[in-house]
Amino acid sequence: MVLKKYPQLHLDNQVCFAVYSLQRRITQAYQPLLKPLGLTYPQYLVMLVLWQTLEDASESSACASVSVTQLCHKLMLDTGTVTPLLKRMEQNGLLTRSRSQEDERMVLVALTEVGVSLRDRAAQIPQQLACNAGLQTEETIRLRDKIKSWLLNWR
Amino acid sequence: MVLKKYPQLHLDNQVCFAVYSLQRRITQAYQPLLKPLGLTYPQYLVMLVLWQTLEDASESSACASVSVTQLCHKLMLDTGTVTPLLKRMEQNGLLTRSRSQEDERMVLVALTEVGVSLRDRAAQIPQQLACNAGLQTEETIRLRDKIKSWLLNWR
DNA sequence: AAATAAAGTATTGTGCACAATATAGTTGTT
DNA sequence: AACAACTATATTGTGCACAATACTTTATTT
Repeated sequence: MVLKKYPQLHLDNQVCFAVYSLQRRITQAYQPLLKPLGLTYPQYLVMLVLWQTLEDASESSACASVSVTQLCHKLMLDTGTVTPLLKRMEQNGLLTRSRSQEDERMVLVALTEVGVSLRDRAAQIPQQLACNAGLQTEETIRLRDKIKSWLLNWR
Repeated sequence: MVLKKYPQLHLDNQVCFAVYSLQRRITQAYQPLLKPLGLTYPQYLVMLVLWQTLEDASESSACASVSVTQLCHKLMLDTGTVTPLLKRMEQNGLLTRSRSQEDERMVLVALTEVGVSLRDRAAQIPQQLACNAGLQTEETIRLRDKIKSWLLNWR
């Protein structure tokens, strides 16, 4: 056995490649679950934000809309990604985009009736996916929190 | 405090979103390190495979080339992604693509001199990234192996 | 009030990622 | 030899992801 000079460059030793592969695997696993709802995976993430906004609004009797910037912040994406994403979703009748009256720089995003009604059909997806992925709840939560703390502690 | 009807749909509770965000954060972190080498992150992954192939070949005195299909398997990507990726890298003088003599269906990918020489400059990148990300070695390995086992145990 | 800075969104261009399809080469069968 | 089945790669089209830039509206400064 010859000594390897660059073990740190081997694919199997990379955390980054593990995360990269897992991310694509997860997206692939969501696809059959989301297709019946007419959603892609990033679009599903947008819906998660909007559904949650709806919950928060019905609690406080506020208007259930989010600005594009707020969406970008929550999803940690930029407008170059989100704007065309929202346009496609608007085309598909899931949401509406309208300029704010108070501040005309802002575009407010709100769910349509169709968009709201999808929530009940989506409610079972997380559990379904965890099941397909062969995940235990405890284990999943630990991994999630590990990743979240990693993200937070990034310099 | 009103009872939330759909806690499983909240963004903060999703493992998938944590992985999704981490993957993009990692890619972003690699960018400044890879830019001096003229590589994107997926291109860097291709280089990892080719550099490793080189090590294996110099050990066995075999020819250091990999077919497109082999590359696709190792990276878990499909040809629609890899083919144009390799074309760009060929354009940039990192590698060559040539039809195999024995089996003309196969396209063999091999590093150029330039491609080989980049390895020394890349050798420090993994450690550099781990440092930037504020990661401990032990912790990183545990997370990596956790993710890898998750990928393997997927139904 | 005019000039300047800042905030919010959109656009353009490049590079993945993948489904679906096509095409050329190889192997196996009859 | 002919032909079906299979393998390896490429192509097309759609949808992200993001850097860089531009544009509009609001806020701030002078």
